[in-house]
Amino acid sequence: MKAEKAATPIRRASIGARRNPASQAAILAAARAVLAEQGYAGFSIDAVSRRAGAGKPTIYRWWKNRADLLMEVYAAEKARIRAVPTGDLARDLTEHTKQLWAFWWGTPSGRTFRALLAEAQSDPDALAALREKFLPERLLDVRGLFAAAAARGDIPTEEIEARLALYIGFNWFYVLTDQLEAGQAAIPVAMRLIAASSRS
Amino acid sequence: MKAEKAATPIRRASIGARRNPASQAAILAAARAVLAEQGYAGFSIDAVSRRAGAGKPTIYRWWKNRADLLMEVYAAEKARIRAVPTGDLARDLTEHTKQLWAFWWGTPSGRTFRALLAEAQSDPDALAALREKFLPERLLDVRGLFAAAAARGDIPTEEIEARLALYIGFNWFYVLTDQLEAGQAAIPVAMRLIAASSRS
DNA sequence: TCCATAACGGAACGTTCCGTTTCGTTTTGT
DNA sequence: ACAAAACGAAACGGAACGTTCCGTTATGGA
Repeated sequence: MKAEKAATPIRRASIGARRNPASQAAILAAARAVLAEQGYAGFSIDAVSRRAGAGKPTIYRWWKNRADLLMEVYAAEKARIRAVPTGDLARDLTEHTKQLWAFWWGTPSGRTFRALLAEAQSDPDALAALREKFLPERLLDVRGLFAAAAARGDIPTEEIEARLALYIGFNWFYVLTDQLEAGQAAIPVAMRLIAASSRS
Repeated sequence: MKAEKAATPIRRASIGARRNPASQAAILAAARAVLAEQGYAGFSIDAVSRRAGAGKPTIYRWWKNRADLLMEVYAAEKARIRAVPTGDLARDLTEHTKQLWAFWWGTPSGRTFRALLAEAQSDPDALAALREKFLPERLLDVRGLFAAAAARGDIPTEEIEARLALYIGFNWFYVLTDQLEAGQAAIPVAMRLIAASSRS
């Protein structure tokens, strides 16, 4: 049943009294493959270990726990989606969102991200790392879009946090319910609302 | 270490050839207590079983798996937050959100909900149940707020789905990152944007 | 050149958990 | 009186986590 794609059981011997970067790379690639094929349910350290042809102690030499590995898997996938402000916040957000969803949908990243969020719900350390390190880093770009709009006077500076939360949550809802395909039509509408000027 | 609060190890004997509703109630209460005290990390069927003084087979006689139990725990806690439209969508949403957050914060419900969402990420059946049964039921009220606003002509009917997604995601973001306290200030701003008329 | 050092893969460990099975007991309904 | 079914308890098989041990491999300092 679990074919396990015995594709790459290539083992790497010790290269002496120092850690082998090839092992790290192989583990990262194996983790990505397991997540892509099995999803979060099938993502286990044992499975990654088997797939990578690496011992579990080697995994724990590079990452302190499963959440740590998950975060680096995502980081390695990130494909650096660039968000460059054009002067129209709604259009910038729409474009960025489409890119993000395509990234989540077309790569293992969506599954990785969902796994990350799930893991954080049962591991306080993982949640703290997510909130204080992972998310801020990941949101630099889109935060920049809002900042640029505020600098233009299109939106009030003090509303950036609320609008950013709306933006993040919107994406989370669709990825966590596995509706990235069906929900596409909602993107332009939602982004127009998030980017609306505060004139009432 | 795990004090386990041996408070209520009251066992219930068989009452004959039919299931004992007292067992169901005891299990539900135990599940709620375990979630409240240990969070998702400590929520195990074994822990619930011990806490309830019930055998695991009894649990599985009433619920088909852990996700099923989680959903009923949340349903039992729901406290039926009523949302009655007053004619001002932004105000209605703000009020409803404050109630929801207070509910999540002041009861074990927030933790239960987070556990539910996490569980759905590793169990396809749970995700399907969440998306097609749990969420629609839970969103009847707030969907009614949007429908009423659309009936008044305040928002376009075809934008209900996108605005609802914004609303849901906004709440999910704060509960999943455990920021229900710090995020309160963003509520009125976000709700005004979600409820904005479509005049540009 | 020797050799302590440390990483390597692999195997096994102890623990925890899920969901199931087995067992003896208790009570019902027939 | 007795079959039926639920009860709590215990144990099971399987999987997973994170750790420990093993024999092997190669480095780099003395």
